Amino acid sequence: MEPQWKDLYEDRARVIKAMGHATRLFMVHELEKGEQCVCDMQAKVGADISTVSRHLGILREAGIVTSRKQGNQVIYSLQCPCVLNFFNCVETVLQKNRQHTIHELRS
Amino acid sequence: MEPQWKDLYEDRARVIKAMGHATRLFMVHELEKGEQCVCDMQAKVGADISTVSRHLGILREAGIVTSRKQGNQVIYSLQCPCVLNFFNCVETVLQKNRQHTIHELRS
DNA sequence: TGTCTATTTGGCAAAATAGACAAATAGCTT
DNA sequence: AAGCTATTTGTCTATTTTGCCAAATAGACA
Repeated sequence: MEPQWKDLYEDRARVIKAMGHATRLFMVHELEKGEQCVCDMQAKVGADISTVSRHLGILREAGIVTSRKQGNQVIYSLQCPCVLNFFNCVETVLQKNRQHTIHELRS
Repeated sequence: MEPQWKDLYEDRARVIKAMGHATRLFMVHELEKGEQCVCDMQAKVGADISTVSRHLGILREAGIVTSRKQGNQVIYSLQCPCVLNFFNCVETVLQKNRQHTIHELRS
């Protein structure tokens, strides 16, 4: 793969990799409902607050979400809601996988 | 996050994680043009054949591609072409990131 | 200023991932 | 069977990611 292409695909992979974690996927899905502060997320995710903050930081670093300060809390929101489209395709993949598993068991 | 939800999001993350690598993204993009054997991919990617095979295996394991045998070679093709839709969104994210970088440099 | 709440960051250990080489496997072809 | 090509798998090392605790930072408010 030529260096130019490699760089391009690495940039793209960085964004997708940010989505490639159960907690972060959940966060993105939650943010579809509206902006939320770190403490809201912490309550829903149930991990250490520092862990939650790091996950949100990864999403922000990737450009998927943005944050703004409000008083002493930080509020996150979806910067690129198009990532929600990932879910449709992912569900299609998972459904096909389930069908194949059934067929394998039958055969 | 309740265990049921956690499992769901981990399944989803598994699929997305398979896409979260420059080489594998490149492979998916190449497969848009049509099915290809491992040796074709190897020539394009330029890594060790075992590495290429492993990457394709990860995509297959995730249900994104399928493979079939033809003589002594294995031919891979897209099982769920909907993953190609990821690229549109990812480009949107990257473009927004570039705009922000420019604004930061100006301010 | 001191204190409280919210969030981020440093640092560490465990786990997962990536990539290479060598060896094993599978299917031609002679 | 022997030799050849294509692919996969075992194993190892290096790197990255994850998640927690503790400490640092930022803002609100008495």
